[in-house]
Amino acid sequence: MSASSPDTKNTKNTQRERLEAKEQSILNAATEVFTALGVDGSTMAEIARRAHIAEGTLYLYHKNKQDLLAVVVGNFWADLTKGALVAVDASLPVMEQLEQLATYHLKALIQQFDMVGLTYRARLRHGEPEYQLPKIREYVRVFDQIIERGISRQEFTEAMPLWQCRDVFYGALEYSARTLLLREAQFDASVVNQLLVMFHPYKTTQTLAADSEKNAPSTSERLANIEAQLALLVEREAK
Amino acid sequence: MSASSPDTKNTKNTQRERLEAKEQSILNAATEVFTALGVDGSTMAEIARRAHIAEGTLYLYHKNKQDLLAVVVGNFWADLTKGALVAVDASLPVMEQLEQLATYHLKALIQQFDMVGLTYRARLRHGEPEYQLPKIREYVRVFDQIIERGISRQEFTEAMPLWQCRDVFYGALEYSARTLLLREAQFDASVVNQLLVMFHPYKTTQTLAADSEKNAPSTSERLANIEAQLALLVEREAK
DNA sequence: TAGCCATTATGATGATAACTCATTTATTAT
DNA sequence: ATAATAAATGAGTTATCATCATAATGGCTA
Repeated sequence: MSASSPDTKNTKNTQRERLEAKEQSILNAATEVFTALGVDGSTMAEIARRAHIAEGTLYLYHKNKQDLLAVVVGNFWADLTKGALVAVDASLPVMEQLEQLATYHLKALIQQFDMVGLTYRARLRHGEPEYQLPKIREYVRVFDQIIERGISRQEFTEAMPLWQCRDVFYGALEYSARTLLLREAQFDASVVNQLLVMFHPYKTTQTLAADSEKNAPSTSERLANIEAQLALLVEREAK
Repeated sequence: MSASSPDTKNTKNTQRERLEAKEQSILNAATEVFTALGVDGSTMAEIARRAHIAEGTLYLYHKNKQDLLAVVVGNFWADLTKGALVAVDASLPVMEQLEQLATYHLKALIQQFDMVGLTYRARLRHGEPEYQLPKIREYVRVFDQIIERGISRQEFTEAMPLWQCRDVFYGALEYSARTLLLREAQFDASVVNQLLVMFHPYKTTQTLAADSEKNAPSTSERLANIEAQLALLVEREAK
């Protein structure tokens, strides 16, 4: 049976497989070159050279340099999404899930911060209004789902709109990663911890009550929680 | 005496003045073109044309395109620093100063978000390790000084390192600005308010005590009062 | 197995844009 | 007025993205 279908076992036997292998080799070469040299420092000639193809062939697989960059960046975020789903245990309390995700995200950014820069470049489509990459949307959904689970389990309040939570979370972590790298420092768990402390006021009283069996909830936390809800309602009321 | 020194009165009379005017005209042209067309869409030829000079002349004033971009971006942040110093009243309590700064920053980003993109481009010097622009350092110092004042006045704890405060503050605001623009929304005060709530846990107990002194009643009375209002609003909201 | 056609690959070529430099023009000093 | 110095110019050089006419390849039928 192995002789009758040689294409099912060996790699690169069918045309299809060969093309896909070539596509992958292009993507690997492009990722290498872009991260090593930056977008402006990279040339299509160099990418072609490393992928062992002619320059013209690149354009059979990708419309132009910008498009190639977008695919490279998209793959990065897709991989990150896979990793995040593994890193987060949905059965745990919300705050612990957030800790897992924050830790995972911060470590990933520190390890491959070049990709953040490439992402900014990939977003700029020559039509101005800063476009958002679909693969990033998917990645962000990991966070959204944690929060949504937390709300439905009544561990987390809706006092702060989901999108604001997201922006604080990812904004803070990206800036922190940049700072850590600028100081040539490693991953720092205290960044994650402090960030989580800041989300405390949005825990439900139910969750706080559960916590209090261990240690009493501070008055300031309760105040902050109530004030947040109040601010939200007052604003809604204004309309 | 007026005849002997015609250069002291009229503008653009001395060489110095003429050169500075030309430099300014180059910067204005470059800012226009960069923000309208993006870095890649802009050409030195177009910038020269709008500044009414020859292309070669550009290179007498700026070593290359990257350098010109860096100056444009640097000026933006320098102007922002000036505005921030005016917008923040250092005699107010820390939390109110932070509110002023956050509001100012968010509004500025929304109004000129192109500059954020240009800033990312300006940071990339072809020597990899993502360099930090001096003018941004100066801008960030406005925030640092608020926090430092807060600590010395014992309104703010040192529980979170200054740099972590900074990253949460600016990271969250930049991401929020991007989100708002993506939704074609305007400035949203609730972004600022929620962010401030998250900084609440870092207020000193002294400040919390001072807060409660205004209304004379004890903290628990305050709590009860707030809870009552909250219940009322929640009920109205139900409709 | 030989030959045909669709698919895939190539690299020379054109187009564009950053940057240079020999020459020209303007300004200051004597 | 003239020499000396500084500033401005734009045609020319180089690099790189993207195209396209031509060539190679591989599957399919007779």
